[in-house]
Amino acid sequence: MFSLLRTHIEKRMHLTEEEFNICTKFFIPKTIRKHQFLLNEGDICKNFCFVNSGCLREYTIDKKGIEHIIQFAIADWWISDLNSFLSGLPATYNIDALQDSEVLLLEKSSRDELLDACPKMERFFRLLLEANYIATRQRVADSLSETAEGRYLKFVKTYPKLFEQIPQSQIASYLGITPQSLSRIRKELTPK
Amino acid sequence: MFSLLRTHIEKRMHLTEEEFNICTKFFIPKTIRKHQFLLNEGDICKNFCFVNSGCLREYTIDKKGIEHIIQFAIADWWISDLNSFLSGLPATYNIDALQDSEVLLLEKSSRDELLDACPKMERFFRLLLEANYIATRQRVADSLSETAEGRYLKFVKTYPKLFEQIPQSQIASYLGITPQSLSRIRKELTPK
DNA sequence: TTTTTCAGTTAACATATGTTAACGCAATTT
DNA sequence: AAATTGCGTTAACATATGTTAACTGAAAAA
Repeated sequence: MFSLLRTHIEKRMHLTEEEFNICTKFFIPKTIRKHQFLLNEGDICKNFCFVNSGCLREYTIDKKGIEHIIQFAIADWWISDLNSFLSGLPATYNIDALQDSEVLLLEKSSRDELLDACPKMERFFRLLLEANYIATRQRVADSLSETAEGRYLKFVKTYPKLFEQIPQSQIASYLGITPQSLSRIRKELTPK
Repeated sequence: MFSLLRTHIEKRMHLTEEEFNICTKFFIPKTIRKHQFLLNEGDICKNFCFVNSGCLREYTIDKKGIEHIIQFAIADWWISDLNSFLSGLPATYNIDALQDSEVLLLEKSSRDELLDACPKMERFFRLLLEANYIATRQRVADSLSETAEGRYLKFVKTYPKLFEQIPQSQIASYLGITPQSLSRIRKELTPK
């Protein structure tokens, strides 16, 4: 149940068995079935969510009703509308499951208690935030400097597991193009 | 010299006069003339940089030699290649001045000492990072869901001071379009 | 099995943005 | 004053991606 979280945290910093056991008390395991929502735009994001298995996505819906994926989260990733989670303001993103998924939820008050009970975790969350910020800036850079084809190739290379696990239409949405365009791009990449 | 930094920090958290005076000791004031570089791609980013006046920009150069602006920084903003600054790896971005600018530099070792000398600042930097992460995710969302015209209008509305202060060609680069396209978009917006 | 749904492909056509090149104008340099 | 530079504009044409619609095959539902 918590073994993936254990190795996940250990990648960034060491916790004793005892410290880790304290931490686990603040997480709520939950099963999310395919198509089920973890967060609806307009609601307040109550949870910081660690994915044990499956896949979730976070997205906005534009004026035309088209979905635009901000991020995916497969096993070993976190997902949340951080702005809403931290500020208590209504969420601007939706989060739902692309597949049946197992997650560990950390509520806001639980996170505060966790940080009290195990101050080392302050550092963990700071490192997590830094890594996510840097990756998001890189995504901005790519959206400015790469063509759709370049972004696709980079996505496949950077996230091979995601590439295997999710429908192409979802990748297209993440890349900022239509599924038809992605299909065309893939065709041009294999001209044999 | 430090009055802008004082009010800047005060927006997020309170420091006593004494605490703030300790903090200032770690910053190095510097003048950067127009076109002068604060960071070159490939070098290691030594500084976390607070802008007192003027304007700096952070950008990549693609295979075709075209610049793509990741962020601007006018008075009251910070700028740095955070990945390089934190990891010590070579920077992937360039930073230079669009105008003569006054900045306060915080070296990595100075930042560590500052956090020792004034632990409250941990919280300040965490809040700063959170706000920047959230804003960068919003920029990703906009790049996916808005047209160039929409992104332009949003930029003008969100950053009116930047809009007044910098050439349109630089805004175009930030928005991910050519200066010619921005000129066309502006023309279509005033069809009188 | 039969039917329905979903994901992916393809093609014709539409549109937004890029490319190239020329021009005007103001600011700066000589 | 003359020349140069930087910035913005405009136009003709090129190209990447969007739009609409039809079709296929596989998976899920009946």
